[in-house]
Amino acid sequence: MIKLEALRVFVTVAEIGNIRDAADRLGRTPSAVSMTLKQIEELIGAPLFEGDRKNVLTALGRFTREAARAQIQGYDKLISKIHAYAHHRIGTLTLACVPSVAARLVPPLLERFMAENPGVQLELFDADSARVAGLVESGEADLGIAGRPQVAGVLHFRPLFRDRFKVICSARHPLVDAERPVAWSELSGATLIRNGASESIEVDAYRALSERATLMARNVTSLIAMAASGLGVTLLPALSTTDLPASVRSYELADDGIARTVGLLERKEGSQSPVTAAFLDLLTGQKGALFETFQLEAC
Amino acid sequence: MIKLEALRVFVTVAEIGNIRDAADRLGRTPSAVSMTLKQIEELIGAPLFEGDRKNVLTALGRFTREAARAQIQGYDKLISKIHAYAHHRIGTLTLACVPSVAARLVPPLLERFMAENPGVQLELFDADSARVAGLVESGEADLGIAGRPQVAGVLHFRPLFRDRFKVICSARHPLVDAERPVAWSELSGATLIRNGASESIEVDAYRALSERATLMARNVTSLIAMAASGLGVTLLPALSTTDLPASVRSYELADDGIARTVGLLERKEGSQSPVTAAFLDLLTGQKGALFETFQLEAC
DNA sequence: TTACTTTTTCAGATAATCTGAATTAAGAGA
DNA sequence: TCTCTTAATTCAGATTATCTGAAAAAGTAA
Repeated sequence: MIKLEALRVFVTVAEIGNIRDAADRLGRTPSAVSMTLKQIEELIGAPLFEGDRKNVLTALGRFTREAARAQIQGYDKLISKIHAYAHHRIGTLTLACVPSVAARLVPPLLERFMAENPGVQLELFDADSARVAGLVESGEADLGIAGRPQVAGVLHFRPLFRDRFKVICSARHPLVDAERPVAWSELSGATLIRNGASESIEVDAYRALSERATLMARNVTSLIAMAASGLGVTLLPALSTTDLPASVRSYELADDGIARTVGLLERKEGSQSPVTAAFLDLLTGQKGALFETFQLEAC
Repeated sequence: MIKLEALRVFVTVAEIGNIRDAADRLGRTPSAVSMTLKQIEELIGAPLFEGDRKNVLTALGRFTREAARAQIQGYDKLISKIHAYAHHRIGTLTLACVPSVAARLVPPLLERFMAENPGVQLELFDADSARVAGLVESGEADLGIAGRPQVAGVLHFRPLFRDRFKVICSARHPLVDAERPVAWSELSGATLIRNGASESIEVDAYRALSERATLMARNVTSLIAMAASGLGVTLLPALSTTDLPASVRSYELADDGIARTVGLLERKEGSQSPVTAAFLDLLTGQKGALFETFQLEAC
């Protein structure tokens, strides 16, 4: 079987037109090159060159040169592509995150990640925790950042930080006069607007409010709009409450056990792609700085 | 540099899922295969397989398998294409011939040639001797079969046979009563229709006729139609006069020096393609039989 | 755990490829 | 035609890459 390396030698000689210079270029002696050419011709069973000097190709030689040149180029491209993939210079990364993470935590990471890994195709999904888990489980996303899933399934959850809930209310709401932080007792008379995140709170005082609640919003923007218009108060993780409009206020809860745990969601089997691994590396490295910026408790 | 053969080993293992069977298929021992895989992973700098057993690929492994598989297929195809070309199972052959040769001599050759060389693309040009020479010289045709060119140029002419001229006239022409073969003297009173082939005749008796002639045709069909309608007589090489319509008669010339020499036209430099060489081989082999069929004098 | 299978490792064997010197061949100029 | 020069080939030995076979290690299944 003719080897690719032999064809590489042939193409070089065919292009340069003599063995001596081609041998130079290849870093071989002319005798080695000569023997390689002889071997190819023997394997093919027909001459590639016209006459003894290697400056005129036969028709077969011309055909072989063109075909082999293309093949060699393709091969070299493949090898560098494999290297690029292995060292996450190419590839795709699909992230699925809960909106607050997608909006606050991810952008500063992505900026740096894209600078360090140009050529990586990025896709960012925005969904509630349950859907994030689904996206990662189905393989649609390589990585998820969301609350702890109810059912573990084939997923692996790695806690990142605790995100304490805050009370959101209209700037005209009676709570505005309250001492901070807010105790459950101060909320007992309030109307709650339920939301996806707060529903995971498993405290009696919250349950009582939730049972009386008649409004629910899944989208943070509409939730805040409702609170702003005085329809009630709502509980949101701190990360979702940065950059609030002036029409609403946010207060800490006195009960510091009220928080959601946000973490990484990965498939257990089947490894991460190099790009995913690179993103995780970056995340781990930046964790401290990020958590400080957003005042989150690592865990 | 990762070798193609190493990738071949990897793809086999990746597809079969274990080293032992892959080694079997490759005709190697498991240890050789194991070492090759290790070498590739070292060269890439990242693992291709998940865990110790070789049945789960990493993302890099899957990427590499797919890319390498395509490359290997392409390479194998290339090698067999080179072999096919070398042994003239593929390629193109462009022939340029004078019409009589194209119509009589070539068809029986082509029939056999195409049967022996399936996959060869054939092209047949039909032109007068001067144009045939031009086509071969410019490289548009690989091979020409025509009369001896006036100017040799870079072309090489190899005589094949002598084709004697015959006299063509209407079935109602006075010559019909003449003794055969026809002497120049019998034609002295006739009107000549000139044609491309006969113009190469360099005999005084012909010159005299030619000077008085007012009609000329380049196309054999129209030439014969003119002769049939009694417009005059014409001189055509024997090979052009097989299968004449009933409306005309053909007679040999008494002067047996009157003939065109038909031969092969090749470019001197730059060798024939394998297909061209194969056609020449066939032609040389069949020459005897062909010349007998058409009663031609070899030379 | 034990029995079994698969993979890896290692040293030596084998095969492929390379080098350097000698030889042969080709082309240029007298 | 005969040299001179340069290029290419050949050959033997050296070098390197790759392979094998045995032993060790690492999994798997009962």
